[in-house]
Amino acid sequence: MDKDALNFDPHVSVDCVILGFDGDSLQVLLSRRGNEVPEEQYNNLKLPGRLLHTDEDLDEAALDIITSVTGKRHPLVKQFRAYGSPSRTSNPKDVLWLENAIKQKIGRIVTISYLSLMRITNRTPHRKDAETQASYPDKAWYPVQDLPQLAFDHNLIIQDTLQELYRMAGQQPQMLFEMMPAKFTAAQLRRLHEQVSGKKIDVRNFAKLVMNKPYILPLNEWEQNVSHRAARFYRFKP
Amino acid sequence: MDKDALNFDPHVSVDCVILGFDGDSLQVLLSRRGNEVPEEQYNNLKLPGRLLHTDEDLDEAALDIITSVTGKRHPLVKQFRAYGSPSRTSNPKDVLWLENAIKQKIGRIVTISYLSLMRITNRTPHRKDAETQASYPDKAWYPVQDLPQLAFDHNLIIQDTLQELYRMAGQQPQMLFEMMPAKFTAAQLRRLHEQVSGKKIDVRNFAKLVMNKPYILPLNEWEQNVSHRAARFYRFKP
DNA sequence: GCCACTTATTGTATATGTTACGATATACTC
DNA sequence: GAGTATATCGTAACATATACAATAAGTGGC
Repeated sequence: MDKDALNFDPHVSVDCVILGFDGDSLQVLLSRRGNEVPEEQYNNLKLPGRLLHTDEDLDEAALDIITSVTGKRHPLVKQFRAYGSPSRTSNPKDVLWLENAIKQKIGRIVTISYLSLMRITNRTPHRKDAETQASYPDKAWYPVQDLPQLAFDHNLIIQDTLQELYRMAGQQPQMLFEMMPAKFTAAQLRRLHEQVSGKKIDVRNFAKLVMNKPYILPLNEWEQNVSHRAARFYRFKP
Repeated sequence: MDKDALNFDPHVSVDCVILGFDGDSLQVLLSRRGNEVPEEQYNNLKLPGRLLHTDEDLDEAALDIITSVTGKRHPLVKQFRAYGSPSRTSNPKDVLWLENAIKQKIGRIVTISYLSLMRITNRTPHRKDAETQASYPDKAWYPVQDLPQLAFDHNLIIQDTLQELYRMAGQQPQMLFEMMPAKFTAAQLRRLHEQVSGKKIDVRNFAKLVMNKPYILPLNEWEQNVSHRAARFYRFKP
């Protein structure tokens, strides 16, 4: 180990890709950067995250970030991968924000990204709130298929994470229930599977292969006030 | 972001789990720690790795480490995961070595671990060399099933990596050829699959499912000087 | 009441992949 | 050439994945 290497300590941060499902499409929770400089001067949306604290494990940091942003106490988190390209903090807009926010010359940040799946509830912020109201000015859900340019390499991180989600869901489909409401219809769950896999799923095969798994319980409740045959509700039994 | 967090910069290192296959069992390439203090005073085997250099991407560092340890020019590498527990560098033996090797108080090291698959050749070091000769005193292959206690949390990292290998090989069995010799028999390849999956594989099903894939070419060569029917050699066609 | 329209729900046949299992071939040893 | 050890090949049962169509239940218009 040479001396050059030893004297070099990059910053280490943890960023969280928090995914939710609104019944129609996958959403990712993004936060706005602070208001130290006019918003026009930089891309003002980013993944929730922060630098690592002293004596804090990586998983701890991810849990803390997610809990503080969403309020959820024991979220499902999974470390995904590290991003450490020297150029990832070189965008002038990002440099400007970093210097304003951190009041310090930032050379380089190695970030550890985490994946978390989350149910979108009334308590979690909505995009409309972020755009039109003052209630949740700092964070909101955005559809993953139609994202603006984000800070740093956060667009790339989200894309990579979606691939990872696809891979994981193929092995453990049950994890997708983290994103589902407590009561859901077969069509909603199928739509989520389609969103994650990116493929159309046959309705009948889905009923056979998924809906009659032992961990999916049909309820004696049906949709109401719909202009067609009401769909049955189901719930997940762990 | 609070001030406490900003003033804290852990060291960042890259560690590589380099796996090979000797025809019988999986092997991992380990390096000996330097001789600054008597060997008895600390666990003297560790994964090859070092602190991150300035302006060096994580992948670059992994490639450089692997090339410098094995001589292989363009190794297959895959980032696996980051380890950042504050306690991972707290073992007194490890602290002793760090302070001797780095001449600096080490608070904490976040490490990014990489997986690499490699063919074991005559040019790469062997365990016997490491134990009995002076030719390769600093590195050698060790069977993954029978490892001594390693530095830091490197035992844990290797275990996690083996699970990852199992997962990846299930999706892309072709990657296992990175570990195979240029010419191999069906039994050798089967043995590797068994080692990775941890399960017995039926000989006949293996011949059907694997050996007649389009990327496995039978050669007109057979084993020699064996006390039983000679096995055919095959080679991998990318 | 009847029809048009929308979405929900269910079954069957076929193809494909996986597992289980036995027989024969080849080379060496004694 | 009998015994032994490994290599190589095939087939039936079983499980899984895919393709595909008809019926049920609700709404709204006439």
